[in-house]
Amino acid sequence: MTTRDPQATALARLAALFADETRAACLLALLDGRAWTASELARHAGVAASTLSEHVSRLVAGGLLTEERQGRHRYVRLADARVAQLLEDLAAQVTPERAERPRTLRASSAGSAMARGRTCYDHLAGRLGIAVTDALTARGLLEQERGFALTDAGLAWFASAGIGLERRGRRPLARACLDWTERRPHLAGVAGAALCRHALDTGWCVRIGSERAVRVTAAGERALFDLLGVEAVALR
Amino acid sequence: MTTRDPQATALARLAALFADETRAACLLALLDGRAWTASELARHAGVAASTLSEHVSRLVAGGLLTEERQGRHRYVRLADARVAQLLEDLAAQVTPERAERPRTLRASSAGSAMARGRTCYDHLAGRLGIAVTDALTARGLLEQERGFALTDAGLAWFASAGIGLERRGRRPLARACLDWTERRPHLAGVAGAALCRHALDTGWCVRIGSERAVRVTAAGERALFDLLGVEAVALR
DNA sequence: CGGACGTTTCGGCGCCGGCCGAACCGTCCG
DNA sequence: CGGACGGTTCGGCCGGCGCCGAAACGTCCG
Repeated sequence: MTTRDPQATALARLAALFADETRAACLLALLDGRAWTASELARHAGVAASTLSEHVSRLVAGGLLTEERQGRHRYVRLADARVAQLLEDLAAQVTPERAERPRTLRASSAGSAMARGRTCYDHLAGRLGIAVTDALTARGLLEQERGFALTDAGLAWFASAGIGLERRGRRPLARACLDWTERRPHLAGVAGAALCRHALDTGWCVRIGSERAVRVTAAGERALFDLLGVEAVALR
Repeated sequence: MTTRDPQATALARLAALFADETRAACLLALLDGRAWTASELARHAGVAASTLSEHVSRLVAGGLLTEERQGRHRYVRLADARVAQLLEDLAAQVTPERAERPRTLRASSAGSAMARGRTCYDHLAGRLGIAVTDALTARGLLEQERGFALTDAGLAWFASAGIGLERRGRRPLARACLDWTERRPHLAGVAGAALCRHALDTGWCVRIGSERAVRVTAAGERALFDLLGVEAVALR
């Protein structure tokens, strides 16, 4: 007891950052990959600004968030893709039991927009994410049966579509991310991020309001069908 | 504030299970994939049996552990591979800063045995795990550059070596698991588990004492060289 | 049957951490 | 310059949780 396992200590300390409902709500909100101000998070989580300030400070100190100060604002975002992945993994573990039906119509429609298409940190999720992942797989661009990897044809497809895949650090090119709403894996990793970025840059999708939900535009439907054979009906 | 996000609640509740040093120590110990009795865990964690009993009950109630009662013993193990993976992910996030040097000779030699070879829930890790993963990759049996997947040749190799790969559930055939000591990915998933099971069954490796560390036998060195070209020096 | 032993329950203690409001600090802008 | 506003710090309150030891329970075994 005098000599505790330092790994256990560190693990407990890390987990403690997630182990508070207010902080968890903030982290899940930040899973949209964008920077939020402290007061936005306070409103979102329903706590006083002072309370939230302390939470954010702990998350930053713990390496889960990075901050950028601009004038009187404190912008904060998830530190990196590793943190986002960890958060996804925890959320995925938890969501099976989230069988509760939404109570209000507003919550229900917001939920269905999220289920239709959303960002998951820096890649696409929801039926949109699944449709793209399935289309890539059906065309032999992505291997799912024996793991999760791009094929030769997949590499060529990204190149021909003008979507650059730059390897940086140890982040894998392709990675599976379990979809909360679909209960199936969708494409994450460098390729997932590049595809999502391209989709938003070229207007295939636009964000709905200030939340994580995205909507596929008419141009996007056309492009997804032309390039991947994604039927518009799969996005409804 | 009256209507809290149920997902945030569930996430915080799950994380809270990891957010205690004693529970974390138990979970890390259970990462050897075997069942421990409550009193073994109490001794390992350095707390009273009564204290540990409550911890174990919480972990079982939270779905992280499953229990088997045999007579007056309560055996407990990680609930499934998903839990083990989550634990690995959390541990991997934490270990980079674990730069502390071991203090005692005993801890140091135990540490070096663990670094040489160990099990990580149900697959091989440490230099042994890395050596096997590298050998598979070098021989074109495993694809790492574009994700983490078995190749056609890889499937054939497992079949010819008499190592069955039965897909059950959604567990991927091949998956990357970040090695704590080597800071590089090693093979996990169905293939990793099958390989580890085969290695222990056929006597390629034996467990050292009652811990997670494993030792490669002379027969194991021969087999690993013959089948995969693994040099014995990579295992030292 | 009776003692040993693994486990659990219970009461009680102490600490940590989340919460708020009030005061304060900096920045922005009219 | 002065008010508005975002953010932070501080003190104080409260609840939850981890810890223990004592007592009870169940099983095993001589």
